[in-house]
Amino acid sequence: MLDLKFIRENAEKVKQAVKNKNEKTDIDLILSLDEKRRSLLTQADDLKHQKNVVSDKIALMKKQKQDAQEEIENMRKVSDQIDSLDKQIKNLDNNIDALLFTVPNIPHSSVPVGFDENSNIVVKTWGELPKFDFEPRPHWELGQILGILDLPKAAKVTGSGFIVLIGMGARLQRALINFMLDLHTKKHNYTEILPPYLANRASMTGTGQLPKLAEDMYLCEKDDLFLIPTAEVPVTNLLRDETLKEDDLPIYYTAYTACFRREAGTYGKDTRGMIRVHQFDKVEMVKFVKPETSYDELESLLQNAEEVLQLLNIPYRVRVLCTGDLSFSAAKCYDIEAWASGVRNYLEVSSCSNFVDFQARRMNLRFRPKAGGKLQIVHTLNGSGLALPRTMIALLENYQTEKGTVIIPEILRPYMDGMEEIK
RNA sequence: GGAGAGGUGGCCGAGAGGCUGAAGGCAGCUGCCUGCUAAGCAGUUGUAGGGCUUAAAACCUUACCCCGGGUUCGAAUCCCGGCCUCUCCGCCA
Repeated sequence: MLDLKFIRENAEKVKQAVKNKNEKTDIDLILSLDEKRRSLLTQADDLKHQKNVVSDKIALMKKQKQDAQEEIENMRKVSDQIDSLDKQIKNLDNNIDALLFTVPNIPHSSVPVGFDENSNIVVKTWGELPKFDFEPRPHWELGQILGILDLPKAAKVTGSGFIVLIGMGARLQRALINFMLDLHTKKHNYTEILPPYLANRASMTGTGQLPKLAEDMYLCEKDDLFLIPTAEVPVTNLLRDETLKEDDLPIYYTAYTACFRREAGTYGKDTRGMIRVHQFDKVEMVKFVKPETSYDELESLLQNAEEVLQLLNIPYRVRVLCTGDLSFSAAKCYDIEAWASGVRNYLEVSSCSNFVDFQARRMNLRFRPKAGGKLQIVHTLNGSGLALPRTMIALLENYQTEKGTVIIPEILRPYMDGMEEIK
């Protein structure tokens, strides 16, 4: 969330950001509630001061065996007044907090202004689109031919929107996971994390999934725990409510987890195959950095993710999201989209975002500057590195042969006992 | 799931209704002293909100001894609920 003081002092800038992000929230209402709150707070603080002074006096009088009955009577009234003011203030606090959760992060000045995804800008394309002298098949056909992907069985076990990988399909995905984790830990210096797949409300609120995206998550009501929609939630929240030393930063974490999304409201979109599913695997990268470095860190995060596709030799493009397509918490975001020859489309396999101080403020994650002075808020970033199903789709469809077999990219062969082809 | 014990500042650790933002120690910072180091002496040391200020610092003030309620003129301290940690028992991959 944004700092209330910042909103107070930059109201116009915030209103513009709300508009550019197609969000709706009443900044003026927040400001008027805030003003009311501060005036009540001053009154309450004055009374509390009086209470503290007189309480000391009563203690002294009692000690000297004097009668303090009059003071006690008076203080009873003052306490009642304080109670009433505190209740009003708390009420305002709750209202203000609820409203603050509806104020989006402010886009960085380099982010193009635009209404929806049509205004996203392609900033890079990499690789040659593969050419086929036959009609390339979509992955669900390849999966069926090879017996490595079974959607009907997944539907039987759980329901639509789930997948089951079998044999070399499962093995290929495991190879990809290991390859990605090895790349990020060994070459890019991320620390590997294996976090819980369930997270509590405080964590969900910390990274911003709550309150806005509650409908898109699976909730275990009995224990009030959510299935994580991304490793970002448990991994970022590892440091919630902590005060780091400046020398601790930057911190790089990478994690493989399953991710669970209800995808409410997306029925009918990308329903075939495994383009959009309720449970998928993902390798995630999370960074905690000093404020002045966060935009450089975003670029290197993007490169770390791109390198996965480069090593797999899968063509892709990178788009910078415009203000209207940018998520609520992000200040800037790049999408990486891998080309998939069978479905003839670019598929989003990664989103690399800089949240600047937006998440960390919510999470109360700060660091102590070496030079002294006030505690500063850490900047957080994350990006997929990468989402597995769509990477699998691109791999299967781009590396297919006319017979319906799939060549295994060289970089993965060591993870597959040297196997060269799935047939 | 049952029975106990406990959660206090950067750390250790006292306090058991008012004199406690919190003793004492350690660590840190600042002086003094010393050829250097160590020791010693003195002082100092949290976070957040509000006020004042162009802004910051200073200053004033409020809150914070796991979290949320309650009792009381007054709560770290008493009562209730929750969370977490530890020990023992049961169950279990």
